[in-house]
Amino acid sequence: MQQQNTETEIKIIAAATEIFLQKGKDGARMQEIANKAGINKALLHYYFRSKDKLFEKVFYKEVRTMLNITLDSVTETDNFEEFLQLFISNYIDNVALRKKLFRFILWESENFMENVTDQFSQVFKNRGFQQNPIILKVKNAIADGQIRKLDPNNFALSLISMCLFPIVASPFLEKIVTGIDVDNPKFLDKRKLEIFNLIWDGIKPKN
Amino acid sequence: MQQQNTETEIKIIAAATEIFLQKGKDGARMQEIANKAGINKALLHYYFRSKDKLFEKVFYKEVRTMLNITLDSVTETDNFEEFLQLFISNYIDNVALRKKLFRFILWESENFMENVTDQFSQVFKNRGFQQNPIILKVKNAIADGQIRKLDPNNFALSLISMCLFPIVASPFLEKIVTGIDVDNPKFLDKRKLEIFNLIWDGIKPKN
DNA sequence: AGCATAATTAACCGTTCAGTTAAATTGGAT
DNA sequence: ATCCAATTTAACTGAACGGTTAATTATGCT
Repeated sequence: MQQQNTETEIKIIAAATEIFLQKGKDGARMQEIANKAGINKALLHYYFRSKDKLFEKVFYKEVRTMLNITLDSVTETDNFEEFLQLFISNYIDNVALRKKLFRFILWESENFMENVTDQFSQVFKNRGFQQNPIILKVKNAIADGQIRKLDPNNFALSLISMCLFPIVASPFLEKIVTGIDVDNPKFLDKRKLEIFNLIWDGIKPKN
Repeated sequence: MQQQNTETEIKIIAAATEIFLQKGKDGARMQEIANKAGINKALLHYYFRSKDKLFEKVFYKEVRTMLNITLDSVTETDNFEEFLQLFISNYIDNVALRKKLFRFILWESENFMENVTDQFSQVFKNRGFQQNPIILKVKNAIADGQIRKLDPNNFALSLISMCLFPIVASPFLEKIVTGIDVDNPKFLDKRKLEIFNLIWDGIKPKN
């Protein structure tokens, strides 16, 4: 009677996701996934023919999750200053809850990029977006005169980089830059403020 | 007669580095490393007892390389505006030549962080640095009144993030944000300019 | 030349892994 | 109750892998 979303299937995907995110495709073991799902290894192959197929399911699902997290962080306001503050705050919170996800995708995406574009258009279609809403906001804010003229793509890159990278690279950065603690809300709050101030005011001293 | 830096040893490390960076520790195969080095698999174990030992050698070497690249990008000028322009330019160029390196460290650092602090202090000691020179520059610039007061650690994080992340994540970002092409010098030049302008001036419209 | 040691290789070993098989169990439809 | 397909399991298989062994060749020292 199994067609989709059996309880077992859900348990398998959950277990596989956890292990793939931690160990990557090559480091993951089918036996370990089966154990974590509380089933026999043969059942994995009954539901998902092979490790490759199971991995692709998980990987593409996580790619959609990642994009959804990003889009979830965009709020509906025409005040760009407010939009910026909220996006930074939401995005940092969302990413901090999903550190492993971004590290995983960054690693595995080198070898599994073919169908990623499809996943993206699927998410965009589901949410009724015609284009990247962040870049749209930036373009509108420029047209409104709310912000100076700049390249929207590069701006979006910078914004995402500043929110995402310190969290994803935290295991490493903690060893160089003191005071990084991405599990501490105080650190995250300060980080949000500093990002916003940097973007909004730059660093030139007030005259 | 072998003690260190035999030609063979160098060939092995070079081959191992290439394969570990591409496939990670779990995805790499000792046989493949041996083939690429043009030697027999048993010779790998003769020089480096195990895959673990070989991997650690490579990993820690790459960690030092990464830090050296970052420090190489710092120039000796007391003009902070100039320092900033040069650092952004140098760092982006250096990272663009080493995309794989940062992706690799980001991935593997989850499981091999114990000795990383040692690698860092070793590099700092070799170069005669007492502290992170980027943060030192920022502190001095604030003291000089060259830039407004801000948190040096967060500033350094933002700076590094904006230079590093778009390049490391480019295989992925190319699928969302149009116009990304990290192998195209024109893209990199524009990116450098946009990062500098964002940091320096912020985004508020001129009044 | 002769000897000790370093370097190199082919063949092999034990283990682990993804994937298979065939049998047992369950549960709904008739 | 019986039948049939869906589900679940233990046991197995063959290949790939990391690592070892033992024998061979190269190198330098006296």
